[in-house]
Amino acid sequence: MRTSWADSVANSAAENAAAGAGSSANNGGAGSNSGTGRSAYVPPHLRNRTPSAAPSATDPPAPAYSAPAGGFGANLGGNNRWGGQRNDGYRSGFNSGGGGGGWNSRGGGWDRGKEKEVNPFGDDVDAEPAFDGQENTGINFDAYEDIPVETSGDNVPPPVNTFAEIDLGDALNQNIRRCKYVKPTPVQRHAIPICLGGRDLMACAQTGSGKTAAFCFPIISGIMKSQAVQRPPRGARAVYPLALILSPTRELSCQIHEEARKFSYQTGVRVVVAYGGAPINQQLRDLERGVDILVATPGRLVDLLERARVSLQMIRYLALDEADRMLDMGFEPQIRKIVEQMDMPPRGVRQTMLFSATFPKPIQRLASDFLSNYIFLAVGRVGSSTDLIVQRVEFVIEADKRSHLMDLLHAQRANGVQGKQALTLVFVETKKGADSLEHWLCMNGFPATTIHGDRTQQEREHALRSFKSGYTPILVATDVAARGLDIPHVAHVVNFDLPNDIDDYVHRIGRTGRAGKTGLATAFFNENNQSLARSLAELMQESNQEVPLWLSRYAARSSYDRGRNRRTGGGRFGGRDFRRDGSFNRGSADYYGGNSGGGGYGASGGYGGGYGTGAGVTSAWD
DNA sequence: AAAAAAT
Repeated sequence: MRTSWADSVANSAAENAAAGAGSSANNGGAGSNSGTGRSAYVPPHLRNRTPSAAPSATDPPAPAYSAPAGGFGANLGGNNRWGGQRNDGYRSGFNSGGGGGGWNSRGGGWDRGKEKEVNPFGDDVDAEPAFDGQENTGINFDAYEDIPVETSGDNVPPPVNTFAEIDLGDALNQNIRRCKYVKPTPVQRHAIPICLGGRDLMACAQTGSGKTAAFCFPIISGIMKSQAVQRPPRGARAVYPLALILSPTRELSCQIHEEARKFSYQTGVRVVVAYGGAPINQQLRDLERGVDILVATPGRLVDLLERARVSLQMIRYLALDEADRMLDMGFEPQIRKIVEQMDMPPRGVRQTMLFSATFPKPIQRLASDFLSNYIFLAVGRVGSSTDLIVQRVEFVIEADKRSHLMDLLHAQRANGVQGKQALTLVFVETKKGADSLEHWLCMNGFPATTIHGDRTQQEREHALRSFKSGYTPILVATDVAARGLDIPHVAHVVNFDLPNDIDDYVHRIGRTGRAGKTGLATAFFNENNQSLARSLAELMQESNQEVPLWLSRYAARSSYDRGRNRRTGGGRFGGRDFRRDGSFNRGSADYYGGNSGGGGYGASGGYGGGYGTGAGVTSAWD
């Protein structure tokens, strides 16, 4: 028992090395991108352009949004000006053909930010090597071609294979090199052209696969290339961001902000983060110094909007990270308020991008309110993430959980990797439970800390830092830490209390096994978790995990495993476009063959092995 | 029932 998982942790370094070597090899076979073949080929120089004439490589493209100076603000209220229905995948409103010369006009002559920009890379090197010569080799660098991709929607732009073939702009390209991104990940390959093409997008993809970059690059690039628009000088002290990125937790917003700042270094694009629990005055000062991209949690943003310190009039890009969470019961009203009831341009005028790993059909339906003629994109194979994660489920009654955890931790301590203790993330159900477990662990000599919503923001951030650094290699967390957080070196996720929703389980275990590394996830199951039995067993089975016989029995018995997980019941994880479901309103009966819509959405049966037996699991991705 | 998110 212990030895096997402990070994798997200990072996992970070696495996990772091997995996890395494997994935960098090029499988020469070109171009057979399953699932995207429907898109007509478009020559590179014609890709991702506005309908205005195709520019040559040296000819700057007409800025997609070259509104005449003052145009954005002056027209507020006059939605008809740019509200014209867009039915060709392009935004009718912003193509003021004659706009002229907006290209990179912000780059050199930009003079607003007078302070020296802090180098987020901590280096001073400006000269960077080219993309490993990739743009010249003519080799297909698609090392992911066996990853199933599903797209639906009209006129899906074809994927790209290298960053070099996308015209993101010099400054951004340089930052991409600094980040050591050699080639786009699968989700980037597909999502970036879609976003650059001005299309709305609903995307399912693993985190840790560059999801943040997939929406940040097009936003930054788009802002760089647009004419510097004049902010309306209007009343008060409102600021007018051009892009808004929302996420469900403060820590995730911070993380996105840090990433986005790296990407926009020396581009002239300014990124600001705003979230609760921190002094608002500093955030107000940050905003006043200028903001193009605002990263925020919903509550604080509503506050800023009500104080009229932020206006959404100029928003061209709206991105929701963890979009299914953002639209679930807890968040939906706030999101609707921000998106529909303030001054944000309507869908079809702004560009909207939704990203998540899991996308239950009912949430897709809700989400479609915010989208216009969108493309649905699912990248990855069922189990692609969890293949790297060894999942174990053990039957542990409540009274035994602590001593059982202690056993795991003892064994793990003996198995420290390279003198450093592997990080263990322990999920519990409640905030009180988190505190008391942390206390108990500390009393028993295990260096633990905790993160949950009852702690101050300072305490939360300190806990996260302490965990990341290895100073406190055990972190007890509620679901606040379940989504999106990228914490390197998490070797083991323990579901001390299982969640009620299989999607939450998927996100939780996805804190390990990231970026090609292996990980271990252990769950304590008992009779309180019967409602999860079925979906858990199915998820494990699809991820090629060993399902204990007793769990299968629970699964078979619990035919009432529908309530909470019902939404997942019909729908083959998040990886299916709900628009394929015949009349759009049947959440279940999503058998692989049974799609009547047909028409524009391509075959539904695709991807062979990937989409096994129906039912059950929403996603094997995170 | 719980967690998250404004003060």
